Amino acid sequence: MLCFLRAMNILAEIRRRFAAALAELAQEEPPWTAAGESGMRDLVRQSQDAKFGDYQANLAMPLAKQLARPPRDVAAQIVAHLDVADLCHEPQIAGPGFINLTLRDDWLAARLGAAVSDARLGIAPAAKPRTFIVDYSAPNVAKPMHVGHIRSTVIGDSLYRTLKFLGHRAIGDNHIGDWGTQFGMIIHGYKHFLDKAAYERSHVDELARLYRLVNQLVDYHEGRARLPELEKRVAEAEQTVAGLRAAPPTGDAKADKKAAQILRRAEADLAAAKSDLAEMRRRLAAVEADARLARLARDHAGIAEAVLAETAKLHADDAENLALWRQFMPDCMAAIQHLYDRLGVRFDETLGESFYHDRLRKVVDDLVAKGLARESGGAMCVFLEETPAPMIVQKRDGAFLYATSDLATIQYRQERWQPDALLYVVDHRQSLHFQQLFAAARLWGYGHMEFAHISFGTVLGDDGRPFKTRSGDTVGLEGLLDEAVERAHAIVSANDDAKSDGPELTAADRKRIAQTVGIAALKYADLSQNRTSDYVFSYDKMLAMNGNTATYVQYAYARVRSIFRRGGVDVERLRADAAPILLDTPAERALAVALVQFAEALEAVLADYRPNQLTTYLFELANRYSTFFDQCPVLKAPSEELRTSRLLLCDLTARTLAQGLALLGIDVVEQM
RNA sequence: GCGCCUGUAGCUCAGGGGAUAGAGCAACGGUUUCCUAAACCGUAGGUCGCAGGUUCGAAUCCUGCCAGGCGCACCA
Repeated sequence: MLCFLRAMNILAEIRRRFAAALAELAQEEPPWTAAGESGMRDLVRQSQDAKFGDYQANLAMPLAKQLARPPRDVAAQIVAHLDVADLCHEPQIAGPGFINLTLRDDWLAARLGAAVSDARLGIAPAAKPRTFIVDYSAPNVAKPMHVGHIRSTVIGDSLYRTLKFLGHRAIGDNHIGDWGTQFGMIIHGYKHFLDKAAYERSHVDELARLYRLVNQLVDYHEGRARLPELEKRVAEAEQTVAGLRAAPPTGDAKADKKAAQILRRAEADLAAAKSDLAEMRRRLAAVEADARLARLARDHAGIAEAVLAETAKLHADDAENLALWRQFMPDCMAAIQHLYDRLGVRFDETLGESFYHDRLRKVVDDLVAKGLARESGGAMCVFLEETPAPMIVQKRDGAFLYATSDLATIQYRQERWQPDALLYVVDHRQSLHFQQLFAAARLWGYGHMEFAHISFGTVLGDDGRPFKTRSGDTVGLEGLLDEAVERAHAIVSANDDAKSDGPELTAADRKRIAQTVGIAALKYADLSQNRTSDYVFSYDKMLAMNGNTATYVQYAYARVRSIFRRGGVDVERLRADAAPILLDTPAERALAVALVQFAEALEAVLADYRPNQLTTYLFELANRYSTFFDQCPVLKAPSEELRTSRLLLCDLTARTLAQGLALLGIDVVEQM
């Protein structure tokens, strides 16, 4: 019974049936042998259009080619050997040789009936569980988190949850930056610019202020130093452009086109150089316009070197700096923890750079001993076939790098967890680094692991440029959450006020709902995007009641709960009674098919580590529920049997939506 | 110069060898004595950047080009 109750997924089952049919044919007729081999299973899939049934097999056409026979004959022969009578109606052969399958309603109903009494909704855990380490979020804890951290955090968290739900062993690891120059900045700031009273009031706020101040002063001096270089770049670019413009046409169309292209690029370079220069001047002016800042800048001309010195002392185990680091860390951790609490994100491990610090020497020594790293230009390098540039594991000055620390991390994770796979949820700009890291790790003896860089694009503003505040600063994560919640509150309130029977929610309800809805909108907007592309950030779109948004899916859930409230339905008893499910109308059937395909959506997520496969599914399910809700009265169904059946469909829908959202790290609300 | 990613409806985006390319927004039209109309149903809108190639079949794979983004030895 259990195997029926939790058949992994229908598509996989149908593929097995086709494989069996092909194997049978291969035994009877040798020409079919090649046909039974690889590649055929992917040609069985969900139908894209309901009029072609629920599933379709497209394998007759390529086979017909191999066998040199008409494709419809080939399809007929496959169908003759195909045993799917328990799940599907008679297979239909259509068009050039498509085999269309329609699930039997009694089978659908039985399958849903089994899911009703199953806490896992009929989803079987993985037959072969694997151990995954999911490396996500990884902020620098010395500075406030910003919009740039949201994608890694949210995508990683969702993959982590999905892996666990499907029965894998997953370890969520937050590889925080807790040992870099940023701490040198705070230490330096603490020693020179501390406002004791402010620090007493709030450690976190004062440390953040010190970081910003020191960073600004370092930037200022760096900017001053770079100004001539930038000015020179602009002047050169201007000259280049002028020269190109002055060049007469050659008369040769191809050469002229090439020249025009070079000119366009030169103009783009000039524009970029000018904008960099303007930005730099703006920032310098901002410091100079502030008398206090200007004085600090004057008095601390060597601040960049001082910061580096503090960092170096920390790394050399200087007692004073180490003590300060230990003093600051709890406050820094508390600040990021506050955000993780708001987001509902957690980790099994939070091991940052400091944890690996004393392992780096040994990593380099081992790489050298194994002949994988050698000295080049004063630095210790691992040369790789995969990339033109080597991976540097130790700088000329003896310091170790990100790459060294990442290798040490792989080594540690192997010792600690023996993982099958390492997933790095990090933005696409670091793809070269990961290409090098993975290649080096394989050389180093970790070739048995699956390494995956789960890369993602940039969050853009509606101007198509990286999302910034109006003044050009990065957007803080805290403020981003506040605004999402605030806007959600306005929408929840307006909706509640507009209810025909008058408002139902207390002020406290509205606040609580706004929290959930606001955070959900933000996360879902990110997760519903194909992670490889950049996406344009918009509060209005993410909180829209229509379309592929968390709010729309949550609304479908709330409508189910509303029916149960109004009908005084005892859900436990409803489930226990095991009444039959009836699929009499197209809307009910469409909903039923979506419900039994949940497992397929989850598998699709893991196939390419893409949570947007799940959001697409949930949107489709919520959409079908909305149609059902519109067309099929539940509490006032024409018969008691139908009422019960529809209540069961509602219950399964609500549970599937809630479970799916939970795997995205999103909560549901009972009313909204 | 080399490498990676992206280019699909007016806008924001799905789809990544299968049948007539989808959704939301915006536009237009319809549906509330009935469980939340924050909804539902419909109409209109496309040279899937361009050109070749592979294939029974290409938005999807390959090559070249065009456009944009991002990287490219001692930052993380």
